[in-house]
Amino acid sequence: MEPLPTPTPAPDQPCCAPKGTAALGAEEAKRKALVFKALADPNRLRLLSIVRAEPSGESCVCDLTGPLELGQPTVSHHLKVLVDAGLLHREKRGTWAYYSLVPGALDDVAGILAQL
Amino acid sequence: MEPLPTPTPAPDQPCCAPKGTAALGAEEAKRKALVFKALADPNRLRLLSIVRAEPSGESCVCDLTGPLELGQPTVSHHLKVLVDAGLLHREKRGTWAYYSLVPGALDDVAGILAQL
DNA sequence: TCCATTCATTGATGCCTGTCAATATCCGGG
DNA sequence: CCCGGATATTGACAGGCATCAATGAATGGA
Repeated sequence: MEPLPTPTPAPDQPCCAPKGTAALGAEEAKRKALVFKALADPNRLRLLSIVRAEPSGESCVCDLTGPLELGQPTVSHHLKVLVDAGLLHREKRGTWAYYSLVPGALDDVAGILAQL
Repeated sequence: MEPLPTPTPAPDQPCCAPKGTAALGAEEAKRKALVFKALADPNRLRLLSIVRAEPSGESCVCDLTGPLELGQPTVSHHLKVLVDAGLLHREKRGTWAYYSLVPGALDDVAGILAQL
């Protein structure tokens, strides 16, 4: 499913910025735009914010449907988008699914902006 | 037109994060999502990148249609989105329109991510 | 004054996306 | 083994968006 531009330094990957500070190529731009697409929704920003504000660092779906005033399927959909973008981590414990921020993921996005 | 969450410390503005590190409110999230919407397109990322890579710090539309392989109206549309988002500055000199990065705008976006 | 060039705007079209209702899946308890 | 609760998935629908062709507006030169 190619969830994200994996930060693993793949050996034979000719991906990423070819030259030092040249303009973005079409493929590279397409990949980087995916993360911003995930962030380009108010409810998804709120989801990230709520998870971040949680002292335990994680939230289950049942704690997220309330503040957002959205249906449970919609919240699950948004969470899936954030997971696919590499921003959230999903861990299922028993009946509940706990979502937490992927460490450094937001910093990586900031890095994209800085280098562009 | 409210181009952006203006960084000017307006006196009577109850906007922005009300409490220190509380979860994003609906209105605040909606505003912040606008910037990411502007960034959530590969061609707009490339536009920012090209303008940034330019030694003079600015580019005219005629220099941008070529690399993107897009029609001129489409490029103008994307540029307008970036200007409305507060990321690009437009200055018309003679027949040409020169676009340049708004200083600190990308840093502000990174700040949104850091605080969320 | 007229024309060519540069850019913006409008209208149309097809695709993508956010949302919900309904349903399916998974798990723990009795 | 069946039931109830928590999530995920599917299908459908409306609205938004990226793109283009055609047109309009503004500027500078002949």
